[in-house]
Amino acid sequence: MPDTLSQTFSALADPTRRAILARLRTGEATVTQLAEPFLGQMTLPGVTKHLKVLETAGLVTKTRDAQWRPCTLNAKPLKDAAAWMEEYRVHMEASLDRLGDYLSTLTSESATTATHIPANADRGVERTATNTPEPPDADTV
Amino acid sequence: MPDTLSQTFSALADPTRRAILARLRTGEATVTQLAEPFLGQMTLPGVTKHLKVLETAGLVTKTRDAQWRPCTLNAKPLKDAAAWMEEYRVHMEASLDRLGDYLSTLTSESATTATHIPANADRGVERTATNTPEPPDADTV
DNA sequence: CACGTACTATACCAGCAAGCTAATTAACCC
DNA sequence: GGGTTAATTAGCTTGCTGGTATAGTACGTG
Repeated sequence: MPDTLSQTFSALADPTRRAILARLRTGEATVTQLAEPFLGQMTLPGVTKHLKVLETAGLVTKTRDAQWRPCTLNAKPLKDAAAWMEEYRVHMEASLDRLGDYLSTLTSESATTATHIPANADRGVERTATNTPEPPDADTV
Repeated sequence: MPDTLSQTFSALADPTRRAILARLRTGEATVTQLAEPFLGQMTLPGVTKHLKVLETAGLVTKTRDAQWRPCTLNAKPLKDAAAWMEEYRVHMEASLDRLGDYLSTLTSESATTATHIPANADRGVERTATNTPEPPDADTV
């Protein structure tokens, strides 16, 4: 997966890894220090693996100091992910919860009296012939 | 995985799914309409699967209208993910790029002359005995 | 050198994710 | 009812993920 955004989100899609990042937010830490809260439920190699994922995702930089590997947080990928999310800012504010959606649906339906019938007008074969199936560039999405 | 945050990030960790969300940003669309840009590289059942992932993650709501399934964007999970990221706001601004880190390292080292030696002082056995390995609650991380 | 500590590498396993083809359901139109 | 379109389901392969156990490497200290 050469897609950095996918790598970032994939790395964040694990509670253990997010906990490691949260710990790293308070400052530099070695592998065993990072592993310590999980050692009841996970072995050390397991944590090392998670760290590897975070490292290849660019979220953690592992330096070396004698036999210790101090890890630091690198939030640059997080920044990129946040920038991607920024595009959805309007939609986040729009969908507060289900109630807001329900109310807006009610008002729009009472205004146009059966909104969904004209909405179906542009579906069908004629639309599929308008543009060629050119796949979008995934990295810019 | 009952962890909603993990579900959200996992759903976002795929360029196809992100493209579907981007398309949905411009308004409601049916499954075939959503699938159309990918049909050169993916079959329809594949897109349906991706939609299922987005749906169970709560990012997409699929209603039914005759034989069509109009899909709409629901940005609530995105909002939660953004709220999680907000905790790293300071670190995002701190790590602009490698150059900024390098410069700050230089200045701090010239001020204290070998910063990493006192940093090693609290490593070792005595630290592992301070607190019991109580695992952190994953959902709040 | 020997020993404990810190971490990594290797090998292995279960389970899931992503993709396909082919078949099936569901709805509309003639 | 028969045909067409929309979408899902089922079954299968492939490959990655998350975890383990067991070693192995590297380093400081007695």
